[in-house]
Amino acid sequence: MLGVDLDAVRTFVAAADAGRFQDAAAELSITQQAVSKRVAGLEKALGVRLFTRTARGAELTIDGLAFLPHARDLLRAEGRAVASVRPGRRALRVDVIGRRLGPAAVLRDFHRAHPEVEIDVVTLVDADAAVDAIRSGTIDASFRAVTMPGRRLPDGVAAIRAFDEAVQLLTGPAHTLAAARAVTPAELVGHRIWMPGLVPGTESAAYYDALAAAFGLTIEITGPDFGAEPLLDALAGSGSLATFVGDRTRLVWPADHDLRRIALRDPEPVYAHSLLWHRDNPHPALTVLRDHLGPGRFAHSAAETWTPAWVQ
Amino acid sequence: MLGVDLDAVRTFVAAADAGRFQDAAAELSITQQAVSKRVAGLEKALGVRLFTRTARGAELTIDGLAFLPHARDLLRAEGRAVASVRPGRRALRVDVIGRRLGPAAVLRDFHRAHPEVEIDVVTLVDADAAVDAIRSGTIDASFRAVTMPGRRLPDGVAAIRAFDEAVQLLTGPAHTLAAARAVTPAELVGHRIWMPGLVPGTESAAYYDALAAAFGLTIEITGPDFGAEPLLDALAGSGSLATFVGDRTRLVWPADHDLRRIALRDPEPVYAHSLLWHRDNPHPALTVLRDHLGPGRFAHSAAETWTPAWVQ
DNA sequence: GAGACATCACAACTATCGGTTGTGTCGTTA
DNA sequence: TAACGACACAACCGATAGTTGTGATGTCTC
Repeated sequence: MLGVDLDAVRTFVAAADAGRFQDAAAELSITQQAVSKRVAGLEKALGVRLFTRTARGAELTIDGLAFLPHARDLLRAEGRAVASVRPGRRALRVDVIGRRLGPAAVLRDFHRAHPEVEIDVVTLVDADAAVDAIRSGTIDASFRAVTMPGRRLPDGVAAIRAFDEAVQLLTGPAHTLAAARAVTPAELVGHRIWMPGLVPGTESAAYYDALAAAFGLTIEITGPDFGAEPLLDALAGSGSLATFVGDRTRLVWPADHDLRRIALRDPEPVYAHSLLWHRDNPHPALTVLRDHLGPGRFAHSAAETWTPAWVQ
Repeated sequence: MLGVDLDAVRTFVAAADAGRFQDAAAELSITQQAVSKRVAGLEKALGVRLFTRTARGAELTIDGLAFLPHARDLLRAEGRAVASVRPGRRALRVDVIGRRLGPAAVLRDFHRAHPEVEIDVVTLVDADAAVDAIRSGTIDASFRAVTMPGRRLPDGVAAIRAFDEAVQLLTGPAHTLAAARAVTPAELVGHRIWMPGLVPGTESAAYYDALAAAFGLTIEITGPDFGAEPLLDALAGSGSLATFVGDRTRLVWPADHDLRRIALRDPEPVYAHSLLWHRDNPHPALTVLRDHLGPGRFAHSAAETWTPAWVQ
């Protein structure tokens, strides 16, 4: 056996917690000798001693102490792996557009509100892949902004407007608007808005195109997309560059950057994320998620908001 | 067998990657029949089909597709667990004071610079526990600010000043100093500095006591410490409250908080983190880490800095 | 459409493994 | 010093997981 025996790891953790092989044996419903054998086997496989055997039980060695958290990790990973396919009540497979973006934050909220629901977060390449995965049953739900002109959902795939995310302006400290608490979209006319990550043809591109058209803005998508960090670097050092970012997007930037999030008001542009699922999907947790996001529950409450005309 | 067989998981991943049981068998140096058996056993244990067998090989089912990333996670966790105790060249065990604080950031830098060095990050309760763990060999190194009056390191435990972290002021947007790029410590006289996390008797408490004494400041430590979030909440809403924070500390706050980091200058207070290790520890990676942090390499470069008198 | 060729599955066999029961060794405790 | 409690070792035995040999089934080529 090349690898590690998970039953031995489980036994090791039980023995470490109990402090005595006998108690671990009782807990696992095996004999003390079996525990001894399993631990000895694990020690042999790892090449280190994990316990020092005393007349009062078994104490962890230094290596055992170091191994213990990894052993727990391993068992947790096993639990998640099994849960991901457990027949009947497997984890709910939900696709999000990115783990740092608004939909992921809402999914975390849902997890906090319903910790009993196991969730398997995946990230597919684009909305087409997500819709296809829902149709085929690969995933149970997807957070996507699928409301764009020309898109028609396949039969059986349903969608609700799940939550609206306010769009904010992100600037460096030297930007002319950096000190403002809020600005109107109209005030951005003539400013340089840079969004190098936008891919033409996607929903977000369609959204920001519509936003730009509605208020006479110009959004630059020039230059290769190297991810968030170079963009944030550029913003931090520029007095004229800004970008749009969802208010629930988690950005992390170096401490010396001092970027500013500036709200947009009168009207407040909101980005409508939808929840997609298949009508025939019987997964019980799907109902819980839909109810949590129920229509209107997460609609944005600002007095005056803006969305593209095609969003119902 | 209650749990999952890691060899079966390994075989599953190999088969999924190869697309054919035969190739996976060749890679694992077993027969095709053994692969078939292992996969069948895993499928039986999980209660789901993972592959659809075709004449051209084996394709993942929906469940197999969902299980695959978890299977990889599981194998990665196994690798880390084994590495944590691998005799001779196990992972370097390093204690940091917290995973979001400056030392953890420096450790990430080190990991980027030396990706070949495996690191096992642990977090012990306090500096005494860290020193004890180094003395006994439980851990190989620790980032702590142990330079405080009255502390004497046990024989064999060595320390170098590893890196200096600049102290910044953190305020909400309504604070009277919020618009400043930098302030001097003297300008903070009379302002409310709140640090509910400080524990009397610790190094950081001694440091901030000394800082307050040196510049005539008052630091409040009243109120229970509920962690970072309530503190950040309080800062965001207050026009007079501020706190100190290391410039490499990663803070995450809600998007509507808009907190400001304000540099301190003339002089710039720096917090000296030390690296501790045991002179008898032969771990080769320890030398690499020490060389990376070598004396002076991470000393702060600002013209005028301040540290407590007891720091060499 | 038939045969060659690929795939994976099933069957029989066997060595090893992992559990049990019974016993031994060793340190602690009364 | 004897009783007790801890874990280890030994013998045994059924289950397991590998091997080789063969079968079933689908695909590709002519």
